Amino acid sequence: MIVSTKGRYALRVMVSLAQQAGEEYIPLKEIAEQEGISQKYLEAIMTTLSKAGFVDAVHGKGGGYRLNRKPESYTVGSILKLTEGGLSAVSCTAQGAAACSRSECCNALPMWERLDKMINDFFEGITIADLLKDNEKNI
Amino acid sequence: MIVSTKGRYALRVMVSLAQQAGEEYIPLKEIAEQEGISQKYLEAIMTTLSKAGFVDAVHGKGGGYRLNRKPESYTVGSILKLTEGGLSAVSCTAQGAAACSRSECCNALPMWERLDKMINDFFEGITIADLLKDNEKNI
DNA sequence: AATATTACCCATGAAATTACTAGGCAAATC
DNA sequence: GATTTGCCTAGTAATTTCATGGGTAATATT
Repeated sequence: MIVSTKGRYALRVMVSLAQQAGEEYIPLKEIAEQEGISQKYLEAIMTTLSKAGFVDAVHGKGGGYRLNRKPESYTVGSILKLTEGGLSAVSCTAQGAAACSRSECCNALPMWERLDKMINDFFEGITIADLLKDNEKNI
Repeated sequence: MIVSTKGRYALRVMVSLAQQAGEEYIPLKEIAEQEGISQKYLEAIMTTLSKAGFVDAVHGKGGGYRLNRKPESYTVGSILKLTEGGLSAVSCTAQGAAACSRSECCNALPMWERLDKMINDFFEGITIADLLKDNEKNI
């Protein structure tokens, strides 16, 4: 499994924020209820998105989260890479992984690298705006 | 991580068997030593490959495993699907997974399905013979 | 100033998965 | 019948996933 709930929840929240985009901040509690996701679990995910500058966060009453860019400027790849900590299909090519002792002569390594590139290109070619409208691109 | 050691070891064994292809059976012990893989762990993987008819297995002295088809007739996809039990990138599309309650209206589902198809096509387009020779296809 | 509302931080834990390990049984050969 | 091989079942340590719980910090309302 390349993409866990962390990344999927992050995508859902971003889509949800895009749907109700405006000047207002949406509190986490509301998003969690709408989406049926554990509020506490979402907190950690939102903090990640906030720290990375993907969303604006404001404390106190009337506060919450909102997008600070246009939906079409968020690629699915950027969100998944942030929340999942990478998108490698095998540990051999995962960032931070210990270099495999066989990497010099591994028959399969070029295949894994091609796969990673393909997956990366796939996700970088889709934006939150694309997810918003279920257009031909997604079908 | 889509592909765990199970699938990667399986590929390595198949490549190894292809390299020393002939009438002789290669005992598991030899393969494990050559590849530096735990013998006991490999046993389970080989039994899976054997039961599925991917390799011939013979007991007793002079026994072991050998391929029963040409290397180019084994796709990487078929081996990985067998040993990993599927190749889905998300649990939403994994076989045997409980149907997601949002599948009817999920904005992302078509994306996951396209991804799965892309990954499947990728792996079905590569064979053990391709891995054997490090040709342009892998670079 | 007090209170309510929100985001943020840190620690803990249950469940599942991964990667093995142990030990014995079954089949084939010598 | 002894040895060599594959096959079967169970257990286990480490890691990851998916949360939960309890507090602190910042903002707004009264």
